[in-house]
Amino acid sequence: MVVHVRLAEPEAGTPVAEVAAVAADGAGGTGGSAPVSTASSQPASFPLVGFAVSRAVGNAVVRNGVRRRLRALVRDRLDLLPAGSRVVVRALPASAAVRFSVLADELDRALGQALRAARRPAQSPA
RNA sequence: CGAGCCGGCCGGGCGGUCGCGACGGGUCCCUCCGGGGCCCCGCCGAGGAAAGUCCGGACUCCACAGGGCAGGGCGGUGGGCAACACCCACCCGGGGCGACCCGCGGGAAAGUGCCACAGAAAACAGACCGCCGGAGCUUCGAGCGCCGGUAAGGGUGAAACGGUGGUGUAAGAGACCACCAGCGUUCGGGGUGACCCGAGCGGCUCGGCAAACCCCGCCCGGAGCAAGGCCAGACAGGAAGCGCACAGCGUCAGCUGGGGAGGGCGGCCCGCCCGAGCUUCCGGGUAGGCCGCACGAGGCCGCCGGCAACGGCGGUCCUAGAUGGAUGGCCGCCCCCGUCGCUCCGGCGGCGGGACAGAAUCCGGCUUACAGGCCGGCUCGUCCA
Repeated sequence: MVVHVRLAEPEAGTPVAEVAAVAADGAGGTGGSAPVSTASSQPASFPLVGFAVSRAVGNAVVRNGVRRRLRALVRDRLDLLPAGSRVVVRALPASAAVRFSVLADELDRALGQALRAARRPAQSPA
């Protein structure tokens, strides 16, 4: 899992463009089966979270299940996200077979990494 | 009891708890009075295939002078249906002792084309072996080559120009005869019909593939809910090319005629119609809301008609509507299956597993995927009465 986070960014585009932009530019963190990216902020006082589950993960039933489990997990962690930040959670194929508790651990790890990376001053990526 | 055939149905259940979406109601707050937000209560919330998107429709917009040529689909008969490539019944052909199953079921004596391999020969047939006759040569039994006859026998093949018996003959041959099969045809009978049954006559027999082209009959406008409609909001234009800007009348609005880039008749051509704008490039703006959108060829129950598909009448029910795309997480009990351990052989306990698969405008079908299970009808065999 990979998580992308973006903390301060001037303008929002379409939802689809937004997800693509955050995943491309946001600070990342990985946790096993799902990366997380964060980017950020907007006049909005709430965080925005998007999910990317590709067809490599499985058929429609499997993809729906993965996205719903990830959404349930992220919903419980909304307090951790700075207001106005934007997050993309990208599920890797292994997510489909992982138990819910393991998925939670991986999300915590990836989200933590991504948030730390995003809070560092925007320097050249080491 | 054992084998087997056909049809229908289900496709985890109950409960708790934290969440998500729709609808109804309520408190409070905001409001540009249309509504919106928060919380609480009630209630509903994926499938038999929601799938593949292969057919048929509903619905929406566009088109709807005419003619011609293309193109696509279907194909026994009768019925069902809104319609179909679907369903039912029947017919024909093939398979099975049988229940039943199978057939992409028009035309091959309109035409063209193709028929691999094997085989001598594969479609106006064809002599490889064999059989028979003739004259000749040779070591007389017999053999050898030559000329001719022959499709009865061998062998090849998915298929070899009817089968059996006889007459006949040098050997043979529908050459001729009888019966049978098949083809054509006449009459009688049955059926709405495909077709079936019976009797007679004819010439003696004429292969297969149309899912090869083709011919015949019937049907078919195009696009699709990102259809289509309404509302709100934003913006900035520029360049090039083609075309109009003609004539007459006029009360100066227009009318008539000609010309006219481009457009429409959604495959093309003729033809017809519209016509003052059209095309390309650069630059700029938007990524919202509402309707369509869930009461329908609708589900269930009963009665009636029909062999059935289905139809008629009556009663009853309202049952998902997301759009940044709602159904998720955890726990307990029960039900199946596998495995391991213990066993007082009754069981008990631990662990693991329970398929295929997710609505997107809606119906009717087809096809494909699928753990496990339930119900009904029927056939054959064996045993007992």
